[in-house]
Amino acid sequence: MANTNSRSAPRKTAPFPTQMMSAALPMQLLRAREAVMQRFRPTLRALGLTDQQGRIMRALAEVEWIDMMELARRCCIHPASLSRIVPRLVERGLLRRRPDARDARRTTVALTGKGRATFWNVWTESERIYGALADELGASTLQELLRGLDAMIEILGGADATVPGDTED
Amino acid sequence: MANTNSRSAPRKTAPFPTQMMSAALPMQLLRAREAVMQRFRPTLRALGLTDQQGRIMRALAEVEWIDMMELARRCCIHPASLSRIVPRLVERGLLRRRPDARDARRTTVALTGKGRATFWNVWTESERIYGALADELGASTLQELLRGLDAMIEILGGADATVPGDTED
DNA sequence: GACGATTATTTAACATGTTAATTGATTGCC
DNA sequence: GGCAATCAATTAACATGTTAAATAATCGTC
Repeated sequence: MANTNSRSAPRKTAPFPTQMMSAALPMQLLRAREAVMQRFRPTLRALGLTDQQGRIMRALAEVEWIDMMELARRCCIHPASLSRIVPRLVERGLLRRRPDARDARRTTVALTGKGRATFWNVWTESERIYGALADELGASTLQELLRGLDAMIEILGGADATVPGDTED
Repeated sequence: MANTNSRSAPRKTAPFPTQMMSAALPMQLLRAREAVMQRFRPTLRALGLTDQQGRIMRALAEVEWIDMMELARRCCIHPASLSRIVPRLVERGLLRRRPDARDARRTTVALTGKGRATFWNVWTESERIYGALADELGASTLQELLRGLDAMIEILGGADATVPGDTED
């Protein structure tokens, strides 16, 4: 009974359809991601990492010495945000930096030994959690979902998600 | 050649498999949401609204006079964040507040006339954009994807996404 | 009907997202 | 070679996410 106008004439107070199609897709993507991340977050937090810091470590676990722009693309973090996050991780001894020899504008980043050790903990736990999650959802459902997402990203223009491979050097 | 160690022995410098399964799902959900939001954002920004402010307006366009907790659940925004955002929108004349008569702890919120007018602009544009988007993806692909997301949210525990209906009053 | 436990909202402190502007380096073209 | 346009990285200013703590009201129980 909180909604005082749910009696008869919704015309004046509620001029919008109760189901707005355009709301569903972004919202469900948000909810779905939240539901998944709730599983992974405790592991990250236990190691003192935020979601974003975890993405950065993961990206650097795959490829060493990439520049900030490439890193930003790979882990979906705005370059401006990276400029604040990376120095923090360097101070904590998880990352190290080094100027690019061929282009003095660029700075490249990599994990330290400590960084690799820390990420190893994240990673082993994450794979375990992902396995459990895949069991709950069912492998085929999961596969379908991932394919659907891939298709959507592809069609709507991955833009930065495309990841142009290497620095074409 | 930015990755100096891509020659022969990746053992010491890259102790992690290049494909980490646990990374794919959250990342693709993030990318997909970004891809979709890129379509809707210009409309919001043109009216001076952030993504979150848009979600709040939309939630309130469906149901009037809901309390902060319920609003937070419906638009997936942390109550602590709402406590900052809502007053801003009240100042801008888009929202109005009123204490709940039956529970003095609660504050309820609704759109103003100006708020409804503003959202009407967002909404008509959004539906148009969504239509175009559905065309690109194909109706069936979109349906499948939405069902997959629903299933995942359901199975992984929607938690707050469940939306317990009313304030059970 | 008083009291401890819970709940709704807010605030503070810090981390990140967003946008615009800045600085230094590189590129393309004359 | 010089210069305008572009680009990489950073910084500033503001909005939001996150966590913990504070406050006030309500509930459950006795």
